Amino acid sequence: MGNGDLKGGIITNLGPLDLNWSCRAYKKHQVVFLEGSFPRGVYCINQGLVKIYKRGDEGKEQIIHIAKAGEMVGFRAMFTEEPYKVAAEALEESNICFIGKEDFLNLMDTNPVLRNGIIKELSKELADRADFITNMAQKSVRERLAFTMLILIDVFDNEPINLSREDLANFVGTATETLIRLLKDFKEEGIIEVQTRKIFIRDKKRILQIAGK
Amino acid sequence: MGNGDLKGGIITNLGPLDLNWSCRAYKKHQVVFLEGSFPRGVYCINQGLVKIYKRGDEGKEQIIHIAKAGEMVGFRAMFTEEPYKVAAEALEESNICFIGKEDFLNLMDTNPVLRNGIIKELSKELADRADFITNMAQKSVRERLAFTMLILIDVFDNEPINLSREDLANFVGTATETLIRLLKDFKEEGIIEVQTRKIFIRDKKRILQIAGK
DNA sequence: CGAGCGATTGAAAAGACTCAACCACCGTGG
DNA sequence: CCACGGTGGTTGAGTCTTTTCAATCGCTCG
Repeated sequence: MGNGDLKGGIITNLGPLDLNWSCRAYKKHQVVFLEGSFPRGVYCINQGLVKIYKRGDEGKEQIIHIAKAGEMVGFRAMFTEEPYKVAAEALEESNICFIGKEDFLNLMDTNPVLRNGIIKELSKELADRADFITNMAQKSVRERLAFTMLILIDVFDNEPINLSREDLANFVGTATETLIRLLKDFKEEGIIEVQTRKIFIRDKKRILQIAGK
Repeated sequence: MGNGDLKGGIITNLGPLDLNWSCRAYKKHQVVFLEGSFPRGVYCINQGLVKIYKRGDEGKEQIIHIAKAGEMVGFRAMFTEEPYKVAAEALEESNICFIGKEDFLNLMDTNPVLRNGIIKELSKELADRADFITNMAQKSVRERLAFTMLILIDVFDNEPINLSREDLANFVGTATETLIRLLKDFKEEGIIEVQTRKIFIRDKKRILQIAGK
């Protein structure tokens, strides 16, 4: 659990930030913030993976995004002054830094580079989500699985995909059983290889094809 | 087609903006901007309705949002410096004002109220889209139709909903035929009344129920 | 008044979900 | 070291929703 006093600053996708922060370790499945709670600051992922998700009316999770090292999470609700509409939970051992709301908003006001970076980031995500919505609405589960795998290839940085079947299903937006059946198809088609829960990509070109990219 | 010289300023959801603009009329189905083109500024809807949509791989439209008077559209891509990822088209006779990129970005830099309003707006929309994604992924078409109607009640400001069946289907994310069948169900259940293409809401409480709110 | 497009209906097929059972791996405690 | 229990993963069967395709209807605009 470190603490910085403006020396050097915290490292993010938007460059190093010059402010106070504190870091701590999160265990797998540990909650970063809950849907409905009020934001007290932003979180920057130092190391690890964090799923951002929402619960549907029947309690089923829908994973909206998986954030990796360098990404900041939890700042959107801070701007709206409303409680979190999504939750965040560590998918593996992670190290995450916290920056207080005041500090962050102050820096936003005085640092145009950070500010523009944030605006750009928000805009990019909006475009991504329009894409996501269109996929959800129009594609078959098979196609969505391929699409999701492309995202995960990036998230896991070309390492094997390592998620529970349930998380994977909740990202694709389907039932766990359906997901498993499709994974089997992919396996039989030589697109992936599976070792217990780890998924190795063998034919990315084919995945691109199926995803319709 | 008016032209303003800083007198009074243009009126938006974020308050009046003090800058140069030019307005013009758009006919039904007229394009405001196309997916893939480069943003040259922002559009503010003076009067009318504009659908924001995206085409899926098979060319089917997915409506992401319907913007009404007072809303600004087309500024997200401006921040990312990438081409539009969505398209905008007038759903009815509309009057829309245009503000050049330079002017707008300059004002953003010097006007913290506008800037914070934009950031807040972007954040709100992100939350909305997380909701949208979850609905698409987890709800039945019937539930999604109810959810969509709630949005449209607001868009049409409690006037009857006046959209083509196809647009409605493309907003709900379903086939036109399925949508029509569900409208029939709603009609038989006394939830709505239909006059050619116009839909009158008769039992909003029930719609809320079905949407699961 | 006719053409044409949007709206509607029907029937069949496909896709996905649910439920129930079973399996396999993992860590625990005896 | 092994049996045990539990969780997560997998399979099968049946059902339901939704889509697709084809055909018909009926406004509305020239």
